[in-house]
Amino acid sequence: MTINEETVQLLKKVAAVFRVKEGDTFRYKAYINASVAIDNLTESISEIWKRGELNTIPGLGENFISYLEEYFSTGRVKHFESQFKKVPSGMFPLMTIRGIGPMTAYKIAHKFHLNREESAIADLKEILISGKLTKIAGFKEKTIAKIQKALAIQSFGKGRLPLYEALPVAEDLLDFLLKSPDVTAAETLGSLRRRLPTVGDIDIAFCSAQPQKAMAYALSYPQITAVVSTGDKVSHIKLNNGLEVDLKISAPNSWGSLLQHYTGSKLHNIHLRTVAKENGLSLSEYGITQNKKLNRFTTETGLYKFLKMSYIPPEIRENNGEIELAQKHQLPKLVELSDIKGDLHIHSDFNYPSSHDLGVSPLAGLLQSAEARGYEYLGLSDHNPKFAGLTESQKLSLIIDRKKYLETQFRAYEKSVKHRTINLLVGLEVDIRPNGDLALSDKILDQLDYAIVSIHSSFELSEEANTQRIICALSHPKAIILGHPTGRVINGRQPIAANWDKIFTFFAQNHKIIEINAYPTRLDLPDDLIRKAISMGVKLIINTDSHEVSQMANMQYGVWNARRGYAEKKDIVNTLSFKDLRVVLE
DNA sequence: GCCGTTTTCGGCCCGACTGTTTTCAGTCG
Repeated sequence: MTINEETVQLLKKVAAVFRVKEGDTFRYKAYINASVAIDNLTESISEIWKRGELNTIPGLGENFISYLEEYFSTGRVKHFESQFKKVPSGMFPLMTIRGIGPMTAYKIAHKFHLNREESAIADLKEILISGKLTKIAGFKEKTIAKIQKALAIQSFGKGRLPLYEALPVAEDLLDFLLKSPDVTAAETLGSLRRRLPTVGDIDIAFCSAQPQKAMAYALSYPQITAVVSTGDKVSHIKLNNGLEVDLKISAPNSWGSLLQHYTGSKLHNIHLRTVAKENGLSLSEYGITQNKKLNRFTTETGLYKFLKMSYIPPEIRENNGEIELAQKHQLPKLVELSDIKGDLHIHSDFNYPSSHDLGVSPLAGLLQSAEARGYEYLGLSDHNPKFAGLTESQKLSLIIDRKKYLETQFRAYEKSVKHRTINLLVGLEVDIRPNGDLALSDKILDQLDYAIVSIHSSFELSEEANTQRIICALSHPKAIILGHPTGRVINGRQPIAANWDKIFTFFAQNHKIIEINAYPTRLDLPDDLIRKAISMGVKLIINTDSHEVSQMANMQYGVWNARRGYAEKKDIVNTLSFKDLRVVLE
C-alpha cells in the first residue's frame, strides 16, 4: 500500500468513528473530503509534507496538517488512536462492502463483538449463515439479502482500470449509440471524461428527445451480456469483457447539466454548488434554481456562464483552484492535440545489440504516420547500445551505422513522396547510470542531434541520490531531455524518490526539458508535477515512446495528461516549428 | 473537521435510491 492509500484509509476510519460515536456528519464529511483530496493526488503526500506544502491541498486545514505531521514523523496519531478505542475495529473492513456504511458496519461489529480487522469479513459471512443478523433491530430480509449479494460481488476484488483499457471500450459503445437517429449526443463521464490515468468505472451519458426508444436501442448493444438494472434515466449493464457500465440518459434541454453533474469531480461539484449557494442559487443535475425557477442548460458552457465563470475543461475539474481561476476568467488555454508538431521519442527498427527493447516499424511507416498527423518533424531515439560486452569503438561504429541506415531510408522515403513536409532528427535514448553518468561517451554523443536521458535501473535509490543523479546526467551539454522522469508504471511501479523542486530549479536555469511520456502505462510526468514544473518555468515535451507505428496515436494520452497539469501550448516545446525546435535542442 | 469580499462563528452540495418506515436514515455518486 502506498503512503497515500494508507493515509486515505486512516482518515476514512477516523471519519467513521466521528459519524457513529458523535453523530457529527460535518466532521465526518471534513475527514472524507480530506481523504478524497489525498486520494486524488498523484504525488506522494509525504513528499508534499516534506516540502511544507500540505496547506496547498484544499480541505487540509491547521488540524489535519498537524495530524499528518505527527503521522509521517512518528508513524502514529495519538488523537486518532484515542478515537479508535471507542469502536470495535472489526467495523472498518465491513465498510468496504458496497451498501455498508459507517452506521451499518458499527451496528454489526458492536452486536457481534467483531474486534479484529483481519477476520471481520469472514466473521460476517459466518453470522450470515447462522441467520443471527436478524437480531439487530431494523435488519430484515431485504437488508440481509443486499449484504449477501454485495459480499458475493466483493470477492471479485476489482481495482481501478487503466484509462487505455477503459477508453476503447467506452468509445466503441459511444460509436454504437451515435448510430441511432434518436441519439443526438453521447459522452463519457466521471474520471474517464476527466482522463485520469486510471478510472473507477465506466459511465456513459447520451442525449435524446425520445428517451425510451433511445434506451431500448442502447440495450440492444451487441456486447451486452447482462442488463443488471434498467430505468427511465439510468441503466446498468454488463459487457462480455466483464466490465460494467452505467448508462445515463438526458433530454436535450438539460444535457449540459447532466454532463457537468456526472463528470465531477465530487470535490469540484461540492465547491461549485457552494459558490452557487452563496449567490442564492441551487445547483443540481437538472439545472440551476433561482427564485424557485429552474434554469436548464443544453451546454456546460452555458451552465458555467450562468455562474459567471469561464468554461472549465473536464481535465482540470479537480477542485485545485480551477473554480477561482474561472471566476476571474484567468484559466489557462490548455494545449491541444492539434498544437503538436512532432514526436521525438520513437524507436526505429534498426537491429543492433541494444540495452533495452528495439522498435519494430520501418522508418517509412513512421514518417508516413507523422505526416498524416500533420507533424513537421520526427525524432528517432533508440536505446543506447548495451553497456557491457562492447568496446568503445564497437559502440561508435554501431551508432554511425544506425545513422547511415536511417538517413538512407529517409532519402528513399523522400523520393517516394511528392512533397516531403516531415523533417528527421537522429537522437538516442541514453541510460542514466546509478552514479549519474551517461551510458555513452562524449565522442559518441557528438554524433547525435539530441539525447533523451532516462533512468532504466536502480529505481530504489534515495531521494538525494536520485536528485543528484538526474542533475548530474542533465549537466551534460548533449543531454537535453529527461525521459519518463519518475519511472512510474500505472498499477505497476511507484515513482522514484526525488527532490523535484531542486530538479525543476536546475532545469529552468539550464534550459533543460522534461518529458511527458504519453505511453499509456506511464503518463509520466504525473499531472501535479507537470503543474509544478510549469509554475517554476520549466519547458516540457510530449513524446509517445513508440516502439511500433500504431503507438504514435498515444500522443493524445500525453496531451490529456499535460492538460490535467494545466499545460499551455507555450509550455510544450514540440508545439514549436522545426526551425524554433532546433534552437531549443542546441 | 474546513472555511471566509456577510471572516474567527456558524454555516457546511444535491438528489436518487433503498429499506424501513408513518416522515426518515443510511448510502452512494
